[in-house]
Amino acid sequence: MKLGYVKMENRLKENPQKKIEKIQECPECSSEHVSKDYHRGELLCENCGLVIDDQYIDDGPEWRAFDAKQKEKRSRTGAPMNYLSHDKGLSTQISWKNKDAYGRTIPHKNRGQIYRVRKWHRRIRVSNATERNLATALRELDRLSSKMGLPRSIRETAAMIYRKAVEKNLIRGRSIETVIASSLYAGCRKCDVPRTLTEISNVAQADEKQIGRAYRFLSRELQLKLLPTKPENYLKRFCSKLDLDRNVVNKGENIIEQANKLGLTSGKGPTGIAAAAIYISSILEGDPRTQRAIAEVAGVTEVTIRNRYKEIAEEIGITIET
DNA sequence: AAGACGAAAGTGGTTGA
DNA sequence: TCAACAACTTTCGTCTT
Repeated sequence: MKLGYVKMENRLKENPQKKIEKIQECPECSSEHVSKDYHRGELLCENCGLVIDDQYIDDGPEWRAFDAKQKEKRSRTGAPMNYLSHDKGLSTQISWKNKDAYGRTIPHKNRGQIYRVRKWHRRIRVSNATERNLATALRELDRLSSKMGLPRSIRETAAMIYRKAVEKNLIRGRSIETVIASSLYAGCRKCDVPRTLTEISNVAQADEKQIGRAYRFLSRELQLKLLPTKPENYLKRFCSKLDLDRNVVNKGENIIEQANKLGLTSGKGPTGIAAAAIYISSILEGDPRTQRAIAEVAGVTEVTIRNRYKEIAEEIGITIET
């Protein structure tokens, strides 16, 4: 597992993702008119025309609105475009019943015609290899995410990433299961609700190593620009799995924040940090959990928890007397 | 007996020559 | 391509409650 944890300073130096996230002004002319051109997938300066980033992933709606009135007009009713369905949820459904739109039975002399329409409709819907690929992939995505209880928004994000991968022909030589699992992993991270690779590989039809490899490949090729996961994002989930209450979460967040300030978290595995914070705070809040139990839900070893919590406790100046 | 502790060796990936 | 390396794991014997 482990995608490797790089010191943040290095990561930012070599790939200044943060800068791109936050960018407000053009590095060339310092104009503040930087906008996202969704149509071409570019981040560009409207003043001097500099393309700041040409790999911008479109996370907005598929239409543009220039004022509130237009927005209202363009936000159409009906189902939105939906990345979870291989045809984006916009396809026509033809019922198998021999009834017309008014519920009347279709006369026999037209039956043959209807059958032919249905047949072609079916063929067109899943027309080429790409569409068929998407169809199976999205079924698998659905299976994974419902097994893991992930919300719809994450499924959509994952589906969008997968779609991009298909479009760029990145699936060749990799199994659908592996790529869909890694898209899901990426989607979770993008939505700030990270799952570990281990958690995903437990329900996926692919092993952890391959998912990790596929993920690295995707994030490089699609320029996903995902920051290393933050321990805070794991905290709540682990705490609830351990049946710990709100104060422990708060305390844990507090501990992580302090550790961050002291530079203790850089280059360390986020799950380990989260686990250590939980260990400390559960003791401080008088509802201790064993290292063993925490290690289990966090997917790290007790040894790691020990190492982390020692470092943190020492630096923060917390002494744990048992 | 359960939990915590820590030393030592092993693992898989990154980095830099 | 390869060795050095950091983080983390596995394993195991010891100490503490």
